[in-house]
Amino acid sequence: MPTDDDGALKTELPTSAGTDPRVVRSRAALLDAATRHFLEHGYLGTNLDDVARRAGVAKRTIYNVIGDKQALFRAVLAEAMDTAEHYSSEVAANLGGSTDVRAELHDAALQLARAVLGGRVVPLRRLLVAEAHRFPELADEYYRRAPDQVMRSLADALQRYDQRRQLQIEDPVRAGEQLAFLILGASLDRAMFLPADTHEDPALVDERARAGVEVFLRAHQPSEHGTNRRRADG
Amino acid sequence: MPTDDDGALKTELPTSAGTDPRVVRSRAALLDAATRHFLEHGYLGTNLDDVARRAGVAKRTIYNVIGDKQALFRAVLAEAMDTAEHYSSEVAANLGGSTDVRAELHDAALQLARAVLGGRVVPLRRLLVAEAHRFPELADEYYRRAPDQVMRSLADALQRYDQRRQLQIEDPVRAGEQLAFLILGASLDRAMFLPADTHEDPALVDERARAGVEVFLRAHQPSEHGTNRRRADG
DNA sequence: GCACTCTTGCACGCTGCAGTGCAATACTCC
DNA sequence: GGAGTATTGCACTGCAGCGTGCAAGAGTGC
Repeated sequence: MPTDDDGALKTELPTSAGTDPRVVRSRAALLDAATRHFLEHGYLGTNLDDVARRAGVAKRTIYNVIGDKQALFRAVLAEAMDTAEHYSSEVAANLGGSTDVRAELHDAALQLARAVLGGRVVPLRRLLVAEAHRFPELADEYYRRAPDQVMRSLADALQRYDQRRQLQIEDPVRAGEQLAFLILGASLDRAMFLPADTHEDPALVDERARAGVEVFLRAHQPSEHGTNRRRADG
Repeated sequence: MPTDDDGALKTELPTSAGTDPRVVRSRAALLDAATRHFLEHGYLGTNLDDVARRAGVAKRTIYNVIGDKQALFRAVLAEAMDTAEHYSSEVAANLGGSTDVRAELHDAALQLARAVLGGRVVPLRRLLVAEAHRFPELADEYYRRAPDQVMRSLADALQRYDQRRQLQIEDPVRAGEQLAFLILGASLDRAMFLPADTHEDPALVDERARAGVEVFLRAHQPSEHGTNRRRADG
């Protein structure tokens, strides 16, 4: 699995096919500025004159290079979702390698909590939730590519732990959901409602993540005598 | 604490002080229509001509009776928050009376999950999250009056269980958060991203709530020998 | 250096929408 | 039934913002 250190690179393969460097530059500056504006003010609250000014580009260039407001919005979100998916998939990479379940889950939990609460994930979620009625397919796509993917990765890892008798997991998918929300449910929900500059103490986010893992482990400790009283699915 | 059965009554004490029935009628029709529009289209996406038409009222009446667009928005949210707070406080009412912890928590969990996933809570949360930057004090107020209140009620109940040695709870506040998100974290998060008409199967929501309570109980079962290795508060 | 392409600046049309003014009308209360 | 008050309809102002047209200028690749 490729773990490239160069975090700055963007997936420009399809977009920069027309290789005139002026187009590439304009497009990059526009996406950057538009991302900021859309994340901060929403779709309707963003106006293209401001975006163009912030990008250091003529408004006309938006229409030359990208298209209308909807196209710009979709381009911004395509890029943001690629990034989100990339970080989400990294969570899976660190799971299942070690035999120390507790350590592994704690590492993953902290990584996850910091990624979600630290970067642009919260504004991105705000934006998608806000525009879910206007762009339902985008909200749906994000959900599948980011949170759902993380939960599926957790479910896979939990299933492996169960098979190795390291944890007792009846329903891995359900357990994956529960673990995810034990780790960052409260932190994330709170962050969605509070203004971006009122950042909660990161130490508290970490602590919630750790505590969530601990609760999960306590609930899924394998029974010492090997008599797993598993019931049929309810 | 007063537990009035008349769920239909609204707090009209300050608003219907000017008792002309025409004003009361207009106000009610306007709030109803405006609630629908704001919940569905957001603040900027709502236009007052439509609201007036839907309310069966002249646009001018909005300005006579309530004020400008911001005032209308605040009035809508004040009412919605009162309702949300009311339902939230009902969760507390059913906690702590019985000695059957499992039954009590299951009841509360189902009640909570159905209230949050069933009614207008999800659209309301969408709206508040979307406008958190424009009306930060409203998002904050909602968070305190609804989700935070529910979590505090759960924390109180859990602390009482702990004192009666029915559960082993080290940090009631943290445990309250965890229980809340075990019950409805996944259902709620999913609902926020999917369009309103794509309702998830209510049976699945119920099942998640039940499973969440079960996991919580397993993690907090009091140790059989009474040797509670409690550590000092962190 | 030259042909080619993209960007720029600016003006413009157009639409949607918040908010106002006013005179006619309907309602309410006594 | 009459005085007082709220509502109505409608026209109107003002403005923000999307999207376009065009001709001049700047950058690009060879």
